[in-house]
Amino acid sequence: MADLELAVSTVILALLPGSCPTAVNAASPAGPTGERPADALRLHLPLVRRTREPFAERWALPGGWVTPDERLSSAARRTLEETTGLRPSYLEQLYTFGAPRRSPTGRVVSVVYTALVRAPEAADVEVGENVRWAPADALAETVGDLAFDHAEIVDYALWRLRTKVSYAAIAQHLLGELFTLAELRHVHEAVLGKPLDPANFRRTAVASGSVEATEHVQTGAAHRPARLYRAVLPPGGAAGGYPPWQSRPELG
Amino acid sequence: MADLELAVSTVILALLPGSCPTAVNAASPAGPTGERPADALRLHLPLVRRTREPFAERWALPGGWVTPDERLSSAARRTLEETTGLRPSYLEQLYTFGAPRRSPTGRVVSVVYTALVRAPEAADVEVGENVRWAPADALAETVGDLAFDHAEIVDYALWRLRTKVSYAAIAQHLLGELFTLAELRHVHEAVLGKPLDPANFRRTAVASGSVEATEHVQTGAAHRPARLYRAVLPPGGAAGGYPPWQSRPELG
DNA sequence: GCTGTTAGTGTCACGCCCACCTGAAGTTGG
DNA sequence: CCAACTTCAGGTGGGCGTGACACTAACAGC
Repeated sequence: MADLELAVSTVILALLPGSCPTAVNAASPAGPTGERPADALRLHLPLVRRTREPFAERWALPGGWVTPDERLSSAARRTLEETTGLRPSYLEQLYTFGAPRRSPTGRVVSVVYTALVRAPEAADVEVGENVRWAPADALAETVGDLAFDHAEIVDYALWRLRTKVSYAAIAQHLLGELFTLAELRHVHEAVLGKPLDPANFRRTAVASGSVEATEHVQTGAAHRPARLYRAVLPPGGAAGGYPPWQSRPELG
Repeated sequence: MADLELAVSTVILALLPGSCPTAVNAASPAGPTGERPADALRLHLPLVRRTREPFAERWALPGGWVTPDERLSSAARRTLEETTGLRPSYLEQLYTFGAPRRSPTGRVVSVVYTALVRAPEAADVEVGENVRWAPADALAETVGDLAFDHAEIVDYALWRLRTKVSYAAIAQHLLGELFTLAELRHVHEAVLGKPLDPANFRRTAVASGSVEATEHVQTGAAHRPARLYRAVLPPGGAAGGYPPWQSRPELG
């Protein structure tokens, strides 16, 4: 039990246009028919530049050590805000990585969380010298090799998000309180990496009961105004792909 | 980081008839039409009686401490065999529980694994004074309150197994190498708690590609002999509900 | 007012899953 | 040896969800 340290790390994702951290509304959304424009919405995640060995100067997931009196999810929230200033709208435990040689300096077991953050909130965070938004699907090209096994962790988090977004209503946490169905569809398209049929997406989204229409409509666009929708929480209990005690998926 | 200890626990399940640990073949299987006979197959899990405080004399999940040089999954296997003598045919990380007051003696973070074991092997293990098989769906009635938060953990493991057995081919790990489709269906019925149509189960099981027919047939039964099937491993990669690096789901 | 663009609705076809039915192939009991 | 029984194995029709696509609605810009 000696020489064993417990850390938390977080893969936190936001939907940002292209490659620069500006608001989501500034982006021209991807055309529904196919190829992705240069300014399409893409999943981004903040990385932190390491200042100390091991892996000094390399980019890593935000994280830190667990203190004795806080929950694991609280440690994830705290270290995330300390290193990036972000407060997630969704937080879920992903996996615990504990291979003996993950870190060259000793045994480190990392409880990894996946988090989502709304895009405008993400854009408000100033990107300093040591924090950087990187597109999730091209990490190696933009920031090189990540520290530790963090590239593997990101791959797993993206795989889980892709599989989960098709059966659980979590994509809404990447948007604001009110959103159009087109925006929600763009989120799914960015996560899944393929275009979706607007009519069919509308049907399944409404029929699933995960969103409800509001009185408001979106104005100012050069087309028929879109109705704004609101996320509807699972009605207490095991809805939404969680066990009863995890309807808010952050226990433990 | 001081005063924080890392443990592993395992929810290991086997399919035993009724309430006594005898071989699976000795059981008269549940009728396909509805109500469960007294000797139907039920999910059981081994519990270990605690000999020390806290929770002395109470029943708990098998587990132990992580040593500095072993993987988390290895620690789960090792502590499971040390306390129960069982070697699982399937092992998968379930969740990491780390609430500050889980243990009254200090902060303990437990990486919990779910495991499956074949029934005849389970029956071979002698049940001593301090190990006991208990039916998974009636723990409170048979062994009373479990130690720590282990009842909650078992509930979560069962919920995950139920949801996962419908899309991943894992029920086979509760049977031997060769099995009839009726036996595999009985496993699904025991996990899901409801009867399944034999004809439809056959079609979906064969069509999914998770089992393949062999030349052998089962003899000795008072009816037409059933063909024996073999589990077919997912063909390398992301089949079976796992990410690429987790096609054998025990990394970390 | 015309046009372009996107929101939203309706319709049809295909495929999957489920309930049910029919025949086949063994064993048991007289 | 023969009848009865039980389960395997395969087939069929209907319901439902999803994908593809056509059509109408509403607003901005010129």
